[in-house]
Amino acid sequence: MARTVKGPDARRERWKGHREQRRAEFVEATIAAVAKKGPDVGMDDVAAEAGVSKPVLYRHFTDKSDLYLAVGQKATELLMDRMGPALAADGPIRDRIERIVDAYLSVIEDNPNLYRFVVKGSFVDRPVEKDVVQEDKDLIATTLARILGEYMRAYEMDSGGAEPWAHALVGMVQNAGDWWLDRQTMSRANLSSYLATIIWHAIDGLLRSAGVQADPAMPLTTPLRLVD
Amino acid sequence: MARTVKGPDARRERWKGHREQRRAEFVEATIAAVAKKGPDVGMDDVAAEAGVSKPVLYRHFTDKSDLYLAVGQKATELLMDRMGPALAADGPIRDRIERIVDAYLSVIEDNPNLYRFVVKGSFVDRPVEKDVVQEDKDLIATTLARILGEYMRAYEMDSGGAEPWAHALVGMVQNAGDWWLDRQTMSRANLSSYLATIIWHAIDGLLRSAGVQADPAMPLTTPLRLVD
DNA sequence: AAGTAACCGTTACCTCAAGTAACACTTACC
DNA sequence: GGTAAGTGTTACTTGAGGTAACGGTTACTT
Repeated sequence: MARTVKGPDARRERWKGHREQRRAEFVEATIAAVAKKGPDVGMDDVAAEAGVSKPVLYRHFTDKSDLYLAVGQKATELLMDRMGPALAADGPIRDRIERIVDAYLSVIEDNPNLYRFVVKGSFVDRPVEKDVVQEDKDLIATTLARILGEYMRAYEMDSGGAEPWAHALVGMVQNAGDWWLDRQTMSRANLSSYLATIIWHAIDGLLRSAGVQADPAMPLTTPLRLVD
Repeated sequence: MARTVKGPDARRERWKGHREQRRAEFVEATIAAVAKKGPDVGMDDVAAEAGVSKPVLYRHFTDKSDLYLAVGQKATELLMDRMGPALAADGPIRDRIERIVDAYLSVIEDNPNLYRFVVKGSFVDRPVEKDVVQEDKDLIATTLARILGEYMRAYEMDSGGAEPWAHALVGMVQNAGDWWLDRQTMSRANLSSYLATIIWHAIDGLLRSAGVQADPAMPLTTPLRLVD
């Protein structure tokens, strides 16, 4: 018997953490470069910003769209870190709505350049196969649909329309957010409250038309998680 | 006095109409090429589709983004041709809402490829200075803000929030439309009615909270035009 | 101690699509 | 007949994404 069981060469494992850290580093460099030189930076710019030459970049990212995707995932992280708790939080429905909306607005307020960069997506030339923005929206919409469905069922209504509802809500908040981000003519708190009011009224109206008298302070017992 | 007043050389005027027609022709070719080869066609493809070589294309469009813009304007035209009447139409508010929503949905239903091409905007590499989609959305939102403002004033309410409202509505309908366009799980009429119900309830709720008893059948007298 | 698998990094190149130069032909106004 | 607009072509330049080929460093393996 020649050798013991072929354990994986430790040299292969040694860098596992390092590689990830390096990728994160380049993602940060991209964000910084975008902040400096606008959204149409090139790979050379990013490499320069990271203090490195292009081929190094390509050791860590297969191509431009891979880098874009990584930036998108970073942004998703920032978003979900705040949206998650807001979506999962229990409590009176009217408060939940406002908290969710405000969580979203706070993220784009704190990272306007990153937000625009990711959403515009003009960094990648060819259409990218994995649409980060769409995925995020879908994830949030799915979660919302569950909340809405549960709420409707709590009042013994048909919850069938929860899905279009959820997508409508997502688009509504996003577009209002875009508008607000460009010309900041009102405070974030004001807009959150305003949007929450609209949303609550729409829900309330649906319930009324189903013959239910809703209570904006009614708490829902089941907390919801963001992902299955 | 050597000669009469220097009339413009007729040779310069002779082509005026022709040039426009030619541009339109290339716009159509672009749309056709996109339908055939997907959204990431090149200028060569477009030229080939038009049965012509690249430099000819560049005699009519300064660059790729100019062509994209022209396609966008064509799409705007299609959109406004249906949205305009719907926005301008007089009548009970609930019906107006549904008609506006349905007008929008009918356009994207009839031209899904064109719609996606223009909205995605991956045809242009560098970010284009004039954002057709944003302009359309702003135009519609502005018009909506006027309708809402007028409606609110009719009930003697403060019409200050009409603008965020309008942008929220635009985003709502667009995103719900996108969702519907991808997985067509319900009829257009159903979705229109559904969205209109949501919107109406939201408006109604606002009015209620202002102590007004609204009537969904109340007509507004002033018809509104799309542009100033 | 020697070998090697992973990384570090560079300069110089390839490729492909956008956009241009240069050239030749056609039409109809002057 | 001259000329200002258009018709069109092939062959080129340019710029950014992406790669080849080279050499150095670290630390695990034998």
